[in-house]
Amino acid sequence: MPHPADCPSCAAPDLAFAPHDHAHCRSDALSRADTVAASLGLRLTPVRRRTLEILLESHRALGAYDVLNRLAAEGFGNQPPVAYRALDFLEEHGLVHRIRRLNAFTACMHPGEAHAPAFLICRLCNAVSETAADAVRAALETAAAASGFAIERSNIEALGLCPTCQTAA
Amino acid sequence: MPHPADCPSCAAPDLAFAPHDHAHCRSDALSRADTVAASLGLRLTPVRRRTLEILLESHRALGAYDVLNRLAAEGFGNQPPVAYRALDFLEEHGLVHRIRRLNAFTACMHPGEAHAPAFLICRLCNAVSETAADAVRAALETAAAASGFAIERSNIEALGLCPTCQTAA
DNA sequence: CTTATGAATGTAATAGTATAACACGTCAAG
DNA sequence: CTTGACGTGTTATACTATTACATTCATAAG
Repeated sequence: MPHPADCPSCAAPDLAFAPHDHAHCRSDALSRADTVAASLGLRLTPVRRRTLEILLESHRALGAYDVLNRLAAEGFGNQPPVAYRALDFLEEHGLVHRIRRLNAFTACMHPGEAHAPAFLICRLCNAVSETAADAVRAALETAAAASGFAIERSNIEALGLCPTCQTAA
Repeated sequence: MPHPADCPSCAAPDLAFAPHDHAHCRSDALSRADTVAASLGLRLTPVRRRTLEILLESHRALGAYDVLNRLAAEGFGNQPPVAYRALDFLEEHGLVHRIRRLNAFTACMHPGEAHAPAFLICRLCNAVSETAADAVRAALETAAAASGFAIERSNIEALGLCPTCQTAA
């Protein structure tokens, strides 16, 4: 186990907006991802794993081409499908989330845990926080059910100011 | 007034998924838009108004280039900014909504009314329903407030199957 | 009426995002 | 050994969006 379950760095409701031991945070998410991959029999190949690591470097969303440039610089292929395939694979298995508002991708902070994330995107510092949104999801489910619509996937994103940037402004 | 407030065609919780008198539905939305534009002092120029009309033709989302082709065929400019400018203007004033999941735009069904829409997108028939989501919005606000995040704009979209397509499948 | 001003439109060029199609290599099942 | 599924690499292209600049139009000030 990489670190205690009650790790104070990771207890913040929205990790991305609070100062924390990010090396910890990152290695923890990565090891959880490894666990998930192992238990699902996924092949976390070098490109895929590296892609995830790149996204885990910060609580921001990276465009596919940002990821691609990084991968290419490290000796992987340098054509768009290289990045898109890795990102699509990771997203499909819940290790990465797509932020549609930004045409970008961010690493999942809670791989393996059943979760219904919503994303809070700071328009100043570009931090993206994956926040618990079970209540939001439930409300959406209720609204959909009212008209007989069956939800398969959904995305909930909010743009605004994180606590730090509110203070700064 | 284009039609009674209790118009049965328009009473369905999710209009887009129910058979209805669409000519009615469309002209009503358009006249509401006119009212909104007048009261806000907006200039609903020919390109803008026509753009809105095009989007009102169906409960589906159209890409900017779909709109552009239609506009160009009718004698307006045929370069991307023509469509994007009209769409951006309409979105800014709440007459059109952007569906990020589809990189597309759909006419607002409730212009002028304060509303917090969520969108239900059928992946088979491509219908897009703008559904009331005040509860969803409230839950999201609560989640954001927990970490001190101030929401400015948000988008809530769900992909799945509409009632009709569920039955068909 | 004329002119200054800002908004709206048109156009060209370009930037940014994403996918299709095919070739090649690996590896495990038969 | 061969087959077939999967993963990767590459080329080419499609789709989405913006920047920059020229022009026209409506409006209001002079």
